[in-house]
Amino acid sequence: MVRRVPDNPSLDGLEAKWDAVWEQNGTYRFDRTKTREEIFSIDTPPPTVSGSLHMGSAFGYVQTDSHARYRRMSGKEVFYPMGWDDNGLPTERRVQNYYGVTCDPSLPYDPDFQPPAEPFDPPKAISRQNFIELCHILTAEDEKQFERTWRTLGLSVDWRQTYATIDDHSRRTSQKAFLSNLARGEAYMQEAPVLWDIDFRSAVAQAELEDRERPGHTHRIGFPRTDGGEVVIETTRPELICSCVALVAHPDDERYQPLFGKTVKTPVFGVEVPVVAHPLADPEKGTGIAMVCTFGDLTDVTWWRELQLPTRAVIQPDGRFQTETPEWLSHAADSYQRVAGLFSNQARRAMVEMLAETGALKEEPKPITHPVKFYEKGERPLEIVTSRQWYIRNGGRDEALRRALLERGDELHWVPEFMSVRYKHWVEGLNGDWLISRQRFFGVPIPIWYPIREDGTVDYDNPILPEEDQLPVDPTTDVPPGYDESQRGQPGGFVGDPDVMDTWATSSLTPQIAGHWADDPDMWERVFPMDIRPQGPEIIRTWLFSTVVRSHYEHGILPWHTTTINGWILDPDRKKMSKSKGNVITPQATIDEFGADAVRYWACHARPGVDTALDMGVMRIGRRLAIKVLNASRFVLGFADDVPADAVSEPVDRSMLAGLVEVIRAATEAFEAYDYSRALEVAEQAFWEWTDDYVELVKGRAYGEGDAARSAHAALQVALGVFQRLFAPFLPFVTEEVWSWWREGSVHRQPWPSVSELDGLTGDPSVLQDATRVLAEVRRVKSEAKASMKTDLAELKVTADPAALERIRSVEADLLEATRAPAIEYAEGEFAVHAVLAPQE
RNA sequence: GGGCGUUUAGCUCAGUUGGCUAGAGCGCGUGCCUUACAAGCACGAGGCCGGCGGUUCGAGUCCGUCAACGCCCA
Repeated sequence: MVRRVPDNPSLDGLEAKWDAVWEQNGTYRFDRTKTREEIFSIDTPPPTVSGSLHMGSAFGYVQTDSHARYRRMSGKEVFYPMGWDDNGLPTERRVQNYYGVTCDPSLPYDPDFQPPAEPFDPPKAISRQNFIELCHILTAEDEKQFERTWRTLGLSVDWRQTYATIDDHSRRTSQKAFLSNLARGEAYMQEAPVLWDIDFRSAVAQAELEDRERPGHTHRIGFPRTDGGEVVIETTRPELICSCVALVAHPDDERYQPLFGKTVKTPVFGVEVPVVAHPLADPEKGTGIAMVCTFGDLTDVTWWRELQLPTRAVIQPDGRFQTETPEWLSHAADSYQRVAGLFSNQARRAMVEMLAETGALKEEPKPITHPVKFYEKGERPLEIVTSRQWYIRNGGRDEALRRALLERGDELHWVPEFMSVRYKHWVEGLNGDWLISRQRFFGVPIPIWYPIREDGTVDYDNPILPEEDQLPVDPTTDVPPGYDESQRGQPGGFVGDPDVMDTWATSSLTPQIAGHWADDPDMWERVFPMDIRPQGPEIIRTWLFSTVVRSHYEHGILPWHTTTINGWILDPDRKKMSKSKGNVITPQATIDEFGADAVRYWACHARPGVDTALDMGVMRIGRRLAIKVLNASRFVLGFADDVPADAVSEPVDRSMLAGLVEVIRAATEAFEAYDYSRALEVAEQAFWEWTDDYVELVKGRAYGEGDAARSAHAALQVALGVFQRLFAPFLPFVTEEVWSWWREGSVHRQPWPSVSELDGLTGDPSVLQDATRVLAEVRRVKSEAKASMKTDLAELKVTADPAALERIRSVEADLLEATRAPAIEYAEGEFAVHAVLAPQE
């Protein structure tokens, strides 16, 4: 083809130019006719689209993209879909703030409702259906923005293969998998105490918990014994005395052994409760004896369950103490009414007053700091509320299953290896099944209805299931098979489950969603199990683990062969980036400043799995590398049109290509081990040496004519073609640009450089190394004399062993030209170069 | 309290199974308009490889221990 080399090559505008071409040519489109063996499939994390991307997101995705591009060039058909995680609480919150609305499920749907231009102030209550519509509108906008950024970054995604975790296909897949779990008994419903966020009014799973240090007080409180005397307990939650069902001490604790089987009365309320023994009671803690309440913490739940204690809960889902006096306190209604309707912290103050009045408070409360459980997105401490919830078994209550899932973790290939311990520790530490129901609005509905008995009560034991071809369903608006809408909520009719699933209950199915498990068995067979799952370290316990669980159940195998875990991104001061600190830097701003290739260079410069600081210096280096690729390409392609590779005849040219063989070998080996950063480093170092030493050495000859010049031209072209492809996974824009100057088709669909393509073109690698040593010495002499590099030499003498002298002789003409020496004098001996500058005029 | 990771030049980081005087880039210094590139090129200075102890002929690399920083868990 005719070469088109611009006079002033530039990086500006390459992102937009090539993104459009790639889109038009379908460069990254997935060919689904390929077989499983020919395909490399990637289970990409769907980023949360509520809000804006930050550099941490770009970091991991670019690293993955370099893998994708390498595999594509290595001859694999790459299945590289992209999803958006838009269901769940983050979106709800964003919609509430963005439009100034709140969701009230009791309101009727308003078909004429329009999203406001300005947020409502004060917030307007809208129906669940209207709220969900707003969620869809806003996430669609966010998703467009995200796709734009990913395209600008050059992710080689097939943009026809996108999905959103709330779309019809994802909901169908998620509901189908849930029903499948239900049919096999892996999903179940249970009425049980759960951790509960009183602001979100929703149950919270173990994976969403976090401990926060909070100030509190310990209170010493006397419980009168029914046979006389008093027992003193210590508690941080005296307000729960009204819910006290027992006192508990360790079975071996001699102080309390005489009390076991006897009873005490709760202070203020005078409710008689037993003193019981349980090994979880810590003799070292407080007075060694504790009150059991329903429910103050998870240990209470354990005691309640294992000791079969009664339930006397007063905290409502809104966090307030119930207003009517519970029946077990009917004799002390006046006292209870002093805490009725209050939140825990208010009730605590009221209760302490009452305890002080009755003398049950044995000493002044002592201030302490202690860990308190919070929902990770919540603002007030979690309460424990009994409610009906759906669970998926995850080994937290079943040793055999736990072991099976631990074995899955061992089976998985982890990159880097040390990340596997995070999985192991999480699975070992599970203390209950996976709670998947959430009392929220924007999520995948639990696809279940319940019959209503003739007496108006709900029959939870005989759920009504949808037909598979009915999916996806919303039980609050859709009607179950065999019923009609008029029967909703009526005796003899039905009621829909109002809950939605945890976002992970859908995100755990990304292989099934992207691979079309639910509706396209042919596609599914070609991509599953997937080759890699790239992701961040912070979601091993959630996303990675739950995906393993679902695949273990549904398919009996791992969902992928390998997982690559990227490092954590820190701001330039090595602090965690967060919106609250105001130190978030967006990818778009960085791309605008340095160019996408430079940002990609930075991301791929970081070692796999290693925490990395945002470093503009590294981006500048990446930009310089990209510019160097432009200029070197311009130089090489400035010579004669294509010269056949077999024109390479000069020993130094063959020597250079021999060195390149080792570069290809090392880069390929690194990529095969998922070490993109090593592959980049190897190529980068070789490239700079190539331009600084080899190119400078042969430049003079290349400007000439004849066979020697043709040898240089051929060698330069072969090497340039190799370097352009070696850099393609990292610098997709500039490599595509320079490839287009002299080659047809996309560089990203070219074969990855192979050692065999240089067969017959290589020579002794030492020739170039020896010549470079001579050249370096001459440069040093000129530099030390503060002379220009084009200063003539009066004399150049090289001392070396006979074999090296022979090699240097073979490149003598190039050396004379590059050093500007009149002649080279050779002598045998220890390697040395003696150069004398010509007198300056 | 437990686990994982990190600690090498002023800064950001390489250093693969233990093996010659420990490397790169940035920054710094001295020079060079050299016809691909001054957004460049050449040359140079700069390091008890976090501390201590051990294994070894030999340790940045392996073992133990301590410390600092980061992350995760309780």
